[in-house]
Amino acid sequence: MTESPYLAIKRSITDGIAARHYAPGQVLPSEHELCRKFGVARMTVNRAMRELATEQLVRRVPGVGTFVAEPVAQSGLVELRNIADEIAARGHTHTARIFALGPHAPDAAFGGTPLYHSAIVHYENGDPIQFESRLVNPALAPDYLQQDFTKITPNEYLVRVAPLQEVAHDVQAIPAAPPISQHLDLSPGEPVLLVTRRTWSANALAALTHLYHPGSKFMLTGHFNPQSK
Amino acid sequence: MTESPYLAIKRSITDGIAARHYAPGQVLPSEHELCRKFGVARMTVNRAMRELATEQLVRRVPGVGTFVAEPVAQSGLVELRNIADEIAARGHTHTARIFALGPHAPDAAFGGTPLYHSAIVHYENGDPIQFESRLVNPALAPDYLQQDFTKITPNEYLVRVAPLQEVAHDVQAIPAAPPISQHLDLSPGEPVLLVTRRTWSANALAALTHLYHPGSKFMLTGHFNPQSK
DNA sequence: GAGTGGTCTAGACCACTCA
DNA sequence: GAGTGGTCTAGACCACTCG
Repeated sequence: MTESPYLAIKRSITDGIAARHYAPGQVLPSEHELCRKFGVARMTVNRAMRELATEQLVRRVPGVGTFVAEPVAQSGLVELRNIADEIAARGHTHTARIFALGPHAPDAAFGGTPLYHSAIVHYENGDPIQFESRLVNPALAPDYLQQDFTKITPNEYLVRVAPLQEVAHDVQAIPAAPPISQHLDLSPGEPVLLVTRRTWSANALAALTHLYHPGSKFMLTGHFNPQSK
Repeated sequence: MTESPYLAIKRSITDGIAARHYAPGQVLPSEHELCRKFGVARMTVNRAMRELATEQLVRRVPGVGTFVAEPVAQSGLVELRNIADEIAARGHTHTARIFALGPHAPDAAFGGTPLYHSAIVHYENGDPIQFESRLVNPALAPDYLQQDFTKITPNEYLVRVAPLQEVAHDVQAIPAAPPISQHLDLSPGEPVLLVTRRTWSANALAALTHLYHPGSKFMLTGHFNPQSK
């Protein structure tokens, strides 16, 4: 089964952006060019590009052209925050230790395909601040297992290779239990802030992530400025 | 200047939903019917309905039809949701008990003026689900102490009298301690999800709110779908 | 088989920008 | 004036559901 043309066009653009073949601000091929390149009607190209625009991956200017969007800083708890950047912003030192990185059995949430899994503890000035356990869709990040996640966080890597389409969060307070209590240097039962995050890219579930934080040392912050609606 | 056809179609549907002319779950006119009604091509109707689907206002089932979406309880870290509405959306019963309502000593965060204070426990089907302690700026809500907060939540009242300008959140996991453990029916030390919320209105801090939730029974969820408007 | 939505075509007219 | 995106048309074929 082959992808429908408008999806193929979207993918070709998102792949080009992810691969830095198209840089932020750069002009993309016009609709007319894409028609020729893919051998389709302009309405088909138009739909693909219009959807990319509503997903804020590109910016369209009538009479001028279509451009790769500058990466936007979304506010607050919705933002996909990079733990390493956050720690650096506080003037502290980030280190990471990898506890697992390899294939993983299929999970129903991903539709039963084999997965990748990583388990990493992040430290701020040597103190454990986050234990992240992540299931990743290999189709969207085939080289996931080859990365050095002490140098680039999984989050940073995934944002780069799989442009973000949609995010959902759950936040809970749960009691610490092994092995998480050990990884975070907590006594069993101490409060842990658990953020469960699902991210979608290219119309598929890209990653299912569990982020565990010591309740005493970690705080999620969010800021919201109502402009739309 | 007149609205473009596909926008007119969208508006006619959204108006119908807002006016309860179309109820949740109800089937909407088919694309073919809408073509006749508006005198346009099906592609035009299709675009309108497809956009409503991505906005989650309608749900489309191939081969069956298009239906008004059930109201989604995608409560937000970003949205200011009303706890009573959230509980109602789950089909449960909300009740509230007031533990304090009166003047409060000045707080540095508000610039040293006298304040109002309220402390309320919210119950879902009789189970305590949130303890809210709120400091309010009297300048922005002078009649705060005269409200019956078993009938209208402080949040709802404040949104009404002081249009929201800006919101900031902190989220933490902390151990329960008296009196909060008692209000939430928890053992001391059990995890509590604490949301600290600051809201601004008319360029002034309007309220400083602490929302405590039993970690085991409460979950914050957030959903982010990059699309404008 | 009749009806639905999903997708596509090969044109078209428009308002706009830029050189 | 040449090029861009925004929108629309009047058809079409498909996979699907339901009675």
